[in-house]
Amino acid sequence: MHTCANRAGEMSVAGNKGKGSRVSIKDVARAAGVSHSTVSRALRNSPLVNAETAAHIRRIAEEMGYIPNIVAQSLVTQRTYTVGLVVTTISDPFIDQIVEGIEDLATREGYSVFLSSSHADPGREIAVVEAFHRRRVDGVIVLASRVGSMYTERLQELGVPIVLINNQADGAYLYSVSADDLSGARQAVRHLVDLGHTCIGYVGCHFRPPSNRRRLEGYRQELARAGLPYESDLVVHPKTFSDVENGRLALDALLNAGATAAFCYNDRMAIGLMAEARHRGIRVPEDLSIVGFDDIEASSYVFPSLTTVKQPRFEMGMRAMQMLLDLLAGQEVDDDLMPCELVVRESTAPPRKESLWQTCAK
Amino acid sequence: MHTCANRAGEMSVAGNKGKGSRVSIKDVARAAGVSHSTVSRALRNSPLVNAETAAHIRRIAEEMGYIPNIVAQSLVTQRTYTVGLVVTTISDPFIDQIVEGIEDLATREGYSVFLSSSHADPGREIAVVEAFHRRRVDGVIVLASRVGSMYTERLQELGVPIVLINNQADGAYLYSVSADDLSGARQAVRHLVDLGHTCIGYVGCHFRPPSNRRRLEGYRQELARAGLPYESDLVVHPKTFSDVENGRLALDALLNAGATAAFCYNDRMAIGLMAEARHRGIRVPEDLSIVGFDDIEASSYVFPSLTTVKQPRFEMGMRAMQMLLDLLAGQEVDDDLMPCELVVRESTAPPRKESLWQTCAK
DNA sequence: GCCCGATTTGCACACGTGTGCATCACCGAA
DNA sequence: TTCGGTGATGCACACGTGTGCAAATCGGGC
Repeated sequence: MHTCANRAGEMSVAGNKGKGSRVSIKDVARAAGVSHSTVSRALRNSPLVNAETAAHIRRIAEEMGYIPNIVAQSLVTQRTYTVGLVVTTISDPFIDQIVEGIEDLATREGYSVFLSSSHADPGREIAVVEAFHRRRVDGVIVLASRVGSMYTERLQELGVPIVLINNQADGAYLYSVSADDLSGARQAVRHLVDLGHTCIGYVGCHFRPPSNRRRLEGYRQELARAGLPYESDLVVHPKTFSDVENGRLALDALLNAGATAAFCYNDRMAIGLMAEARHRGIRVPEDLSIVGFDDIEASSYVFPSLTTVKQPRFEMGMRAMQMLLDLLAGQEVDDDLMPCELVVRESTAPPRKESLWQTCAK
Repeated sequence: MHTCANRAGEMSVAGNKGKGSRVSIKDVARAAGVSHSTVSRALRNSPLVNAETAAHIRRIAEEMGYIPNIVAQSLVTQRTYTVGLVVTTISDPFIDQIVEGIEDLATREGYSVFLSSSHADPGREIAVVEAFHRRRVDGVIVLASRVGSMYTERLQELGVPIVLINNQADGAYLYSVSADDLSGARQAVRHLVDLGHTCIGYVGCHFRPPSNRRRLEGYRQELARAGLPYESDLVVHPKTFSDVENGRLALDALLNAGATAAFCYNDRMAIGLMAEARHRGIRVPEDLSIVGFDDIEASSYVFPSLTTVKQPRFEMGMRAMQMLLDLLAGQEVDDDLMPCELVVRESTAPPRKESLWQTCAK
């Protein structure tokens, strides 16, 4: 059957419409009356070939609609110019811009990216790593919220550089770029403190331990700085798999603890919390101020619009890709911590007067 | 330099940790004391090799951590088992589930997907097609809202099957799966009619002509069915590049035309319209009912939650991929029209009493 | 004992490209 | 004229895998 394709290739000197121009370097060589080596060199701008010969060859190649076959190139150069990108799920409003940043730089540098989702399922994680291995990707970027130790171990067996986003981990081939959770959390809480809140809750995420720990730590540090006590019942970690749902579930605990404000692990939780508050007739921000994290698109058009901590997601994606490129070029790289920035919108306000008289429930 | 890699390959019989198991079929052959052909056949479960020999070879391959090199396989089989996926932008809440559906089926069938975004920029579109061509993808799925004629022409030159999502077009290699815009729009408008609205606006999208035309047609048909007149000033097409912004901009025209309800081209427009209405003190749904299209995640947690037309996005993605698989298997396929379903939430209600006395502004 | 068929294996080539090395032509200098 | 040098080109092999065909082996029937 592919003998046919061959024929098509030979005929394509006449016309290369229809069948996807199966013109090879040899066809060009024949047409130009030179060897395929010379064509190869001419197309790669090698100084070894005569300038006009090269120009001539390039013109012929152009006319014949020659398009290099990266597959064949990869076989000899041992480089596929592809990177594998693993995400937990594509349906996460948080990742869009990161992926965009990665893809943008990758494309510009002649790389293509394989997108796969793991769904935090060990079986699929293994399958993804296998696929990347079989395809001989040059590097891998992991944008999964959860990275089990077995997983990283398997990843390292690939023998290619790996960049983790928002997921520090140890390992010879593991590098990372992450948002500065600590500083971001501190900015969020400080904002609430500055507004006059003294009873501030934290709605954490049970399934992203590393970053959750750092954001919680930022919350503690800022409370301490303000001279406010750390009350453990103001900190809740709902354990559903849905962020929005977890936000909803957190409301009761917060109210019982007397919170007038809450800092949430991410925007979707904040939005869930906000929805539940409205449902119960609790006004945001009058009765409860809410701050999120991430600055996903929806946070700007929910009502009230959400005060949140913006992660430079596009830049983080680009940075991760750049790190991979550097590693592939044999350079040394350092892990990267990207700055976050508070975005003040409508979901935060000073506590109501009466709450000045009241301390936390306890 | 890659001679080094070779060495590593030969040493890896001892231990394949660290360097990504550069074990080739030849290494396995040597270890098993057979020719590489036999190994190749054994691994592909060819009936041509002796059963126990095959078992033995497979065990050795397993032990040595052999992982087939798809790149090399592709070169001879003329199949890369990759598909190219073009989207306009990844940062579109509409596409997430579609991509997920595509990726899900693709992975299950041993395919990997290259993700690229065109940003509706001709230059990048060309670059994407080029990249797919160089990589010799087996097929392409286009999830771009805008598909220029020049673009499709270039795509067809790839000589591989192409499946368009939500974008019918003519061409030998062009197939499509799309949501049933007409029926969806009719359901939306009928819902408003059933609630008692007689002055219903349409907020269209200037940049997606084909689907916009169909949704507008659905709107017209349903008005006609209800015996309501088609008033051209109830139909607006803002021309910003932001959907949300376009929704905002539409409000004035709708109010001037006396609309008590509006059907929007998509959810983001609906959300923009809703935000602007709130900003102006116009209550939704009491003063203005709003219906969107798509059922993006945010539509369920904005306030009020959005009544909308749900597209079976995950299924559409899977269907598109399945179509590609069928085409690659040489089967004939028919274009597919997926049913949409109305999801009633809080953004729609009967018009207020007084509007019963009032007809459209005109 | 010989031959034929069936089963199993290996040889050799192909896929499309890159590159070390030898070859060749040409030119200037001795 | 001869020689060495330089620039341009082609030959041949490599990358890792699949496969047609020939060869080898084995078993059984005459």
